[in-house]
Amino acid sequence: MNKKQDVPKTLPWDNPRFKNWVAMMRAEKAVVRELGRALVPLDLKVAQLDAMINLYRHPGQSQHDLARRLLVGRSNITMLLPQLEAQGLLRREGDLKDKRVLRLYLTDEGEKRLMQALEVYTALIDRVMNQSTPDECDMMGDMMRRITEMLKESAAR
Amino acid sequence: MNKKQDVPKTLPWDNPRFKNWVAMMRAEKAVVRELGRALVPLDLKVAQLDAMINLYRHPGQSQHDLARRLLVGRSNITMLLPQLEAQGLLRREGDLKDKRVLRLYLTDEGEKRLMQALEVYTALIDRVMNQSTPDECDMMGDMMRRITEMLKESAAR
DNA sequence: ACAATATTGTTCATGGTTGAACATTTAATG
DNA sequence: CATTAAATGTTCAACCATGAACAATATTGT
Repeated sequence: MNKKQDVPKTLPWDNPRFKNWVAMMRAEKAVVRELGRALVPLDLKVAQLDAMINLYRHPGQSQHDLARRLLVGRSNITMLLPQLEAQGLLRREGDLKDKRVLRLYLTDEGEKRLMQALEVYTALIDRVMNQSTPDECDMMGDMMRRITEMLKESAAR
Repeated sequence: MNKKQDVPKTLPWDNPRFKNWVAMMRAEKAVVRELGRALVPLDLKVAQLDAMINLYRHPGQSQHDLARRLLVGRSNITMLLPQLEAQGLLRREGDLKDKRVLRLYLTDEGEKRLMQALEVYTALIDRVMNQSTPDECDMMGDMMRRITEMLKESAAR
């Protein structure tokens, strides 16, 4: 009769794991929003910056590689790149050995803009991470890497 | 002459804070993706589940309240709720004292579906958080709450 | 060499998210 | 009270993201 008996198990928000996870999603969303606002003056979207960061670190990668690294579909990349190309931040070159693939490179202008954006980005991250000690921050990072690794394996795509 | 001199400061990916943050964004994205897949059989989207969780915990709240809690715009809520209403999971009642506001309640059917979805959700979170000790998990949660608090104040929104 | 299969990037239809403009209603100010 | 300002929810157009189907090219198996 008592309605509470329908849910005898502890509700998720009594579970610390759940609460902590929700806290993380909230924080992540808030920071991304803030980053988006901070990037407006540079005429860059968050997704574009993500792509540029990857392009800087892995020059000459294919669109397929980039999609995998960003955890998005290939079509997403196809739609995203023309925006960067139109701004002269990106260069696409057909691979010589495999005519299917396009290799991606930042232009000099692209690297310049990226550096400006990274200053904004790191300033925000520093501000955010200043709320914790370096040790805490490292531990959190390790946690997250373990999670990503675990899901990558279990999904096995 | 040396090009490296153009970027004498350490690059962000040499900064542990930055690396750890990126790891967190990756993990968050991966888990949300996984959750989305797991919710398909229940005919629920992640955003819908988020809303229902809030509705369960704060029955009778207005759409404006819900938007603020979910960190989305009011129009988002307007578009989201009819889907839940059509499935009979949600009830909207006009406030008696303030004719502008609509108060939101889950139906019994809505609570039932929510409980099913929460089992899926908590199973995933448990699996994910099993990668870490409870202490680490709590510490991460505290970190995240501090971050959210900090950004809320700085935004003054 | 040939057929079958896989991979890469694109297109397109669908659905999600956003912010600005708006109508209605309430609160604040004179 | 009258006027102005603010709050709530809706609409709409623009933009993003997604996955399925597709064309072109590579790879594999026989």
